Amino acid sequence: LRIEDTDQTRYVPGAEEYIIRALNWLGLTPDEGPEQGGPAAPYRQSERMAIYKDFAMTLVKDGKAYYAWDTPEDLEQMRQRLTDKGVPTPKYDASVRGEMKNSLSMAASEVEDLLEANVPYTIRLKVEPGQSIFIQDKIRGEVVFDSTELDDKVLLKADGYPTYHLANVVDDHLMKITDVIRGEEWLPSTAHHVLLYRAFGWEDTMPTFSHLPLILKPDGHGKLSKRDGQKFGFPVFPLAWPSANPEESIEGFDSFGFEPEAVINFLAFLGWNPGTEQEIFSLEELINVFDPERIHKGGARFDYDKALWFNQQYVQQLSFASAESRLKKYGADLGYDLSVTNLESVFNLLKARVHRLIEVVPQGYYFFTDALVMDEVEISKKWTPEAGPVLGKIADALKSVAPFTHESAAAVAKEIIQTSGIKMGVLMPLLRAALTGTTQGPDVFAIAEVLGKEKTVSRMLQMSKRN
RNA sequence: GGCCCCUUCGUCUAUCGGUUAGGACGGCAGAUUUUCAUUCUGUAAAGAGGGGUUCGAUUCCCCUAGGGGCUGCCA
Repeated sequence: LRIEDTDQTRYVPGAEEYIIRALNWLGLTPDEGPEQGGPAAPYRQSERMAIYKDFAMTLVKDGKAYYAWDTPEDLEQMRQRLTDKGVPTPKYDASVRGEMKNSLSMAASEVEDLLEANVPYTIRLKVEPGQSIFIQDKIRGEVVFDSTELDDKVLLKADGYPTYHLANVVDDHLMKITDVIRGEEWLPSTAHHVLLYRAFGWEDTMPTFSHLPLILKPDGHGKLSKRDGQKFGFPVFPLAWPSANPEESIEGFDSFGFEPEAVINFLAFLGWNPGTEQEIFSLEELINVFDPERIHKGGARFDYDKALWFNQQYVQQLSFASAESRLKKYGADLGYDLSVTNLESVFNLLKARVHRLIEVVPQGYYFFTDALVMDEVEISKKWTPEAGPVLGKIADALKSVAPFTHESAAAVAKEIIQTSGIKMGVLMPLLRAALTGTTQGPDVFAIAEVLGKEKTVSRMLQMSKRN
């Protein structure tokens, strides 16, 4: 299996390392890579330049490809001329290559001179029109292209780098790749690739092709792209890509607090399903049950809500041991000292309430700081002057409760509330607000137990002084 | 525009000629809960349209429409 990323024009330093880290995060550790070596090394495109050039030259020698010296301006003019003539799809093909600056149209001596003078050239595939190219796609069945519709693709660029088409075919052949599995956007190019295998005489050992359905934007318009992360407010990459320039920073599922297993799980279900009603699968189970026959043909829209639901299923399974270090990191990121309270209790109290582990810290912030943010709007809706003294009475009574537990605190407090004449529905929200600043959240006395007697009492007293 | 791929609830999908067209997310309603969330229960919601083939089409074929991809010295 080779995973490609040969984006030369927009090459980002560190991209290679990012891919390795992302795979590791997802639990898919590559056992070979540029650094580890392997039977088909080297792997970096820049280290294989001579290989690509050799194979391109072979094609030229065999008359399957040719040199071209057209400038971008020449190409632009050609396209314009064809458009003006009413040609729907202007392309560099058999019908126009005689009019362009290439080794097929120019005199041999002229070609010699240009080569001699080291004038940069591209090498183009000589596509013979009028042939049918049958592609057997494992997902789509037989797909037919007519070579008349195909252009003379650039194989080797003027800067000496191969285009994807050349590199892909040469590498796959040399590295004995058996299955090409890629996105549907590559389906039209596959016709060129088959032609290349044919030109090299490698058609017998050509890999099989599987073109996967695309992941579409949530609104269904177009394939999901990296910019959509910012646009729709959710990640599209496994790992975040921090940058000095915030505009270039990209969020990742990791920085959004997603579980790697959940990401694998919901990604697997985009364009595929097991045919049963089970939806939660570990990587191991997925490997066992995954059947390529069941891969869809149509694109699937990315649904962030469903992704969150998958993640929630995994968060509920999380043990404190596996969550602890991440919680501490999330806490530190928000400036909280999570050592001041029993983090395990906080985790157990809040995990059923969140979709992502990262939400535990902000949701339970009142466990980590005494600087409560009071929700004055909700509090004033419930507040009555009589509530103050009752809160004070409860606080006083709680001082002598030992051991201080959910049950013991609740028993004492409820006793006082019931004799106070104030409704539960009024006092309970105020009690919760005293402890957390808001009127909603987990069970008041469960919070109290985790908070401890001292903080519970002092926060209640604080609230009781309100008027 | 041309070429290629695709088309079942709003979304992801099951169905491989005969089903009350199933599940999940989301929605709505209810139960539980001192609140919110969780959880549980219930509920609304789909075969793009038109032709064929067939005893019978969501399922097979064709056309139309719609969506997506490609159409670069990007991948």
